[in-house]
Amino acid sequence: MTEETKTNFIHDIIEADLASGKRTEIVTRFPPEPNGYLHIGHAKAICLDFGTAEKYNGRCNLRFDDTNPDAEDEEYVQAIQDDIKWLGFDWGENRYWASNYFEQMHGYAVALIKKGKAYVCQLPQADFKEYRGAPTEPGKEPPGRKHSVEENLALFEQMKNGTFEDGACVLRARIDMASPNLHLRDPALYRIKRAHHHNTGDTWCIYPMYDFAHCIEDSLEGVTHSMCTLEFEVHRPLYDWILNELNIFHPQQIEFSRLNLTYTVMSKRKLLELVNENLVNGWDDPRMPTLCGMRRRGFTAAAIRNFCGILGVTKVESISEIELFESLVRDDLNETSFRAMAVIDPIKVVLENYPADLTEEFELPNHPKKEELGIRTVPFSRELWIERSDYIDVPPNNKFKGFFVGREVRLRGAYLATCTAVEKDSDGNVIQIQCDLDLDSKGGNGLDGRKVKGTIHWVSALHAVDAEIRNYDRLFTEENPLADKDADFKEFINSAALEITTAKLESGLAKSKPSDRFQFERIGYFCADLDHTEATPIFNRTLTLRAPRK
RNA sequence: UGCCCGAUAGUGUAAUGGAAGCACAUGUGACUUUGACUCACAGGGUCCAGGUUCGAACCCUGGUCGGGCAACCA
Repeated sequence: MTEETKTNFIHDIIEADLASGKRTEIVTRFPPEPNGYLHIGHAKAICLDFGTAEKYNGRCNLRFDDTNPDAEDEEYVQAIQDDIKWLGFDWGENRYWASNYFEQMHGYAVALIKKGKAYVCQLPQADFKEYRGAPTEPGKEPPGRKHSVEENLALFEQMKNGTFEDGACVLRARIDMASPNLHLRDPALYRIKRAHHHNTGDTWCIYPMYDFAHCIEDSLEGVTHSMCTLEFEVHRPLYDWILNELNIFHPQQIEFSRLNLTYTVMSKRKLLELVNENLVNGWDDPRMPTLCGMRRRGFTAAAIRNFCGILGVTKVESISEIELFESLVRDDLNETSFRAMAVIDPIKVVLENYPADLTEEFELPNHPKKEELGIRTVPFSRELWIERSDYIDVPPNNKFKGFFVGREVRLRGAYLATCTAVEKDSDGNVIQIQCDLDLDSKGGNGLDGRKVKGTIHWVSALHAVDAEIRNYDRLFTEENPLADKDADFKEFINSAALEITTAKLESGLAKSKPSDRFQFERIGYFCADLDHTEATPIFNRTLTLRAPRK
């Protein structure tokens, strides 16, 4: 499949910067906080950050933004790296940690203090709220603003040395308590937090805030274009202020809108709720929009990348339809998946004129249009399983492809068969049907070359393998589960998003390896689950085929 | 009653002062040893009101609607 490489407003900026000579090389970064799993929203940022670097022959750093030891944990680091690699991006040698810059950040904080641009504020958090004022009214100057440079230097040193309790004071930028932008009303730069850091251990008891840390990280790494989501737009003046005061390399922050998708939620907190309340089976539950969940579901990295490319990058807040993504997944899977036959709701067919002790082996193509993908061998015998829905007493219209008494149907890749009788139980349920095979029609249309309307799939009952099938569907019943502010989004969980059933599989399928993908013909795309084994086959339904039969 | 951002078919985007395109979705039809794939056709759009201009989706002014911002989170 072709990956979209269309331009966007950020690339326009980059090209202007290259043309004007403002930049000669392009450096970006993907800066996850290691406090959770990546989801498809992050994939948009990853594709933008790494994709932009690739497009302009630049570099994209993977940087773990580990400035808050309360939230972060090493356990997420590996998962994040795995997901990025799975998506198909490579940071090479360029893996960094915000915590590696703690020493330099501290030095920059001292430099700001010496310039009179930062001070230690001993106001309790609640009190500062009052000083900050409201959007419509200016704040007032905190007492700490009156400290001399020497006092601030001494106080900050004490903060660093652990003289104060957690929360006793913070280092603040001295900007403008009357600014219409609340983020410029003397924002906190450093807080005291006695927490064990996964990387720096107990070296520090003060940690930089995002606003102070992020721009410095970008600057130290020579990032030229620092892309982030829209909610940081109002932080940009602070980003620029810090860099200007420090007079160090000045990356450009550019904001774009997040990816939202219908029928799911994207917030880390809400996904965590689903996991904690056992509404899904962990972060890699195939119903989750996490990259590990989507991978387990059978979605492909190529489809995700293509999706992000086609969606484009803008500042418009939007919710994209999942249908577009599903369409791209089908495009990819249609091209790459081996075909197989599986019967999910079986009824038995007895071929009256076929020998009971005979097994034939048919060679069927793995892909109808790609000979190079080879063939597979499928056993055929007197008793078959077909879908219950492929028999009907009276056809509703002339589009029905299956059996009714007297109807001739093609058994995919095998013979033409005519239904001769049906057996039902006392409740009228079909138990099995009888058919006569046209033994001269093997693999074709019969000796007279007649056309047959329907082709259905089947599995030899003698050789069938039983498997567990996990049919996945959309996580929520509402396009936007968050739209109703008065309702808990969890009320809209789709109870049918996971339906476990069994199936009769073509025998070769048992030997699949976890994450092998197939198209079960006429049903959908499936992949072997992580827990799949030859002894206990488990397949996840990635998606149905388009326009499933009604 | 503050500041910032945004608004193009149902959805996501393109057009960067010169013919409003594309994709998905929807509908109809063709083809088919998968009701898939593929192919053809169709419907449907510039938030509103002014202004500048030979010409405005694009520039200006004023509205309307939507989103964000008052963590010692990121």
